[in-house]
Amino acid sequence: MTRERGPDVFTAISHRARRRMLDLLLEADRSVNTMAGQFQMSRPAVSQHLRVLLDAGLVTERRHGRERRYHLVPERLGQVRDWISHYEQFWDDRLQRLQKTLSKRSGE
Amino acid sequence: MTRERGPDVFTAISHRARRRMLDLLLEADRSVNTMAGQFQMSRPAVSQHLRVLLDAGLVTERRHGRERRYHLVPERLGQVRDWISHYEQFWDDRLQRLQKTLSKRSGE
DNA sequence: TTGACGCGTAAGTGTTTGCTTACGTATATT
DNA sequence: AATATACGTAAGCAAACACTTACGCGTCAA
Repeated sequence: MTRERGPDVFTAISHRARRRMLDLLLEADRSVNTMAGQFQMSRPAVSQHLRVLLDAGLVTERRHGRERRYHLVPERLGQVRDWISHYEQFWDDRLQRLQKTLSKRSGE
Repeated sequence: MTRERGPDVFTAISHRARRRMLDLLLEADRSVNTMAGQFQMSRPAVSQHLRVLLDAGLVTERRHGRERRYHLVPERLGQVRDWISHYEQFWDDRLQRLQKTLSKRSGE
């Protein structure tokens, strides 16, 4: 049994700072120092948050000279969307209309 | 200023058990004992988790005799969906096709 | 009224988080 | 070679978390 280690995605995104980090990586790959400039905490703290995101599979790192560029892996957020989608019917009537449109279109 | 109290939604849903509780409440309102039967932890532990969900505004409680029926408030999950929707374009090509379909339809 | 039921809460405890400073290592610069 | 840069990691610590058992309080049943 290969143990799926570490924090799951839901835990990883529970911290506001980590969510912001993902948001930053959505724009572009970034080095640690670049990201650290956006936060008040120390650079090692940022590193540790990135580690959590890395363990959760939400980012990858690529060495680039002496930098480490972090890169977003948005696919892993799919499980969050999947879970939350069960609730959508209750608060997103826009999506409901969309779904209706689609089922008409596909002739189901 | 009425202070938006307590743990935020992202923290509230970070725990697997609490997510399962919401899932249960999606089917129907439930009393604490009914829910506790679905978990291995003690009944007070379940109560405490429900408290977190309550503080996050994800559920409400209604007294019903000596029971307390918990009721889902899915609207609060909107902020999760809002956040995650920024990432959808990258991993949900089904949605992309959907959006294309829609924009064609609306003649943009 | 007496007792069982349904529940919240207090108190105690081990574990995990989130941060800091100090340090080590690899790469680049001079 | 010596130094600066970019980073991870170790160590330490306070706070938060997740649980437990013990208890108290309102409600329904006999």
